Amino acid sequence: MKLATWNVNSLKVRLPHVLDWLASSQTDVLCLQELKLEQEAFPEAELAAAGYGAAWFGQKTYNGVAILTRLPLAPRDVVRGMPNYPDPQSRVIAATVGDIRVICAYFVNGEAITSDKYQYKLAWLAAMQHYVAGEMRQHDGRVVLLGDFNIAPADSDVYDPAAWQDKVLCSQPERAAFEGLLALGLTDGFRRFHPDTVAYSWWDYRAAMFRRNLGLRIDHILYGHALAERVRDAAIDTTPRRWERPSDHTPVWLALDDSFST
DNA sequence: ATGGCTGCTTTGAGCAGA
Repeated sequence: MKLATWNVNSLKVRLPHVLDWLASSQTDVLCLQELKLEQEAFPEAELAAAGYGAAWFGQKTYNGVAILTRLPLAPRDVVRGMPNYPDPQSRVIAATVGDIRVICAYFVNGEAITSDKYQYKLAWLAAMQHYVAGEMRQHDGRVVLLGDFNIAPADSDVYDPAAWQDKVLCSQPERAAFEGLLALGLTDGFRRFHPDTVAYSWWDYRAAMFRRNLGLRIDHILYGHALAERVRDAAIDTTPRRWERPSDHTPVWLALDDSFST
């Protein structure tokens, strides 16, 4: 079973890329962020025709998240948003797929550490910590938390650590929040298989940042301790970032043994 | 580099992203 996350920066624009990547990557569960679609505008029929079921949480203009599952897999017990944190922004959707609780999240950006949006980010991160703690208990550690975290966990995840030091996405409180999630019994899937590899999941559209490979690793897949024995591989696939009119993010994936019932 | 680029918006220049 292969799970992946991808911030598509408008599903309306990127649907052809999503369909192409689903076909070429053979992904079973694809979590999307930044749909930028109202709930009613989700391309359910096009995805069904490609063999994927979906649960989604849309919003006009910004945000929006979705969980796509390769049929006959289907999202069950879908929860939109964090029940402990009323939020007008559609940033979180959770569903059970097979025997795994999948939590797809578009973490707050924060803009700058002096911004009110940064305070919103810190409050949102605290709510996420409590929410995931509860999901880990309720699902006995069979949890995958994946999405655009808008946090570069370490300096090795940043193309220019000196320039980014104490900036948003790299600040100590944000990195502490990331460590707090790991402390719940979660592991960074990419780092588990590539402890020393410098790799990025996002590159600014401007200044030829992708061509020069100047990016950040801010999209992550964390898996719960109960899944540790089943995890087989993880990677960042930079292929779609080379396609015409790409998202500024590229997919990150995790492969697990299929050995489950239900 | 106080930028760059892209997508969105009751179509326009401004917001947001990271």
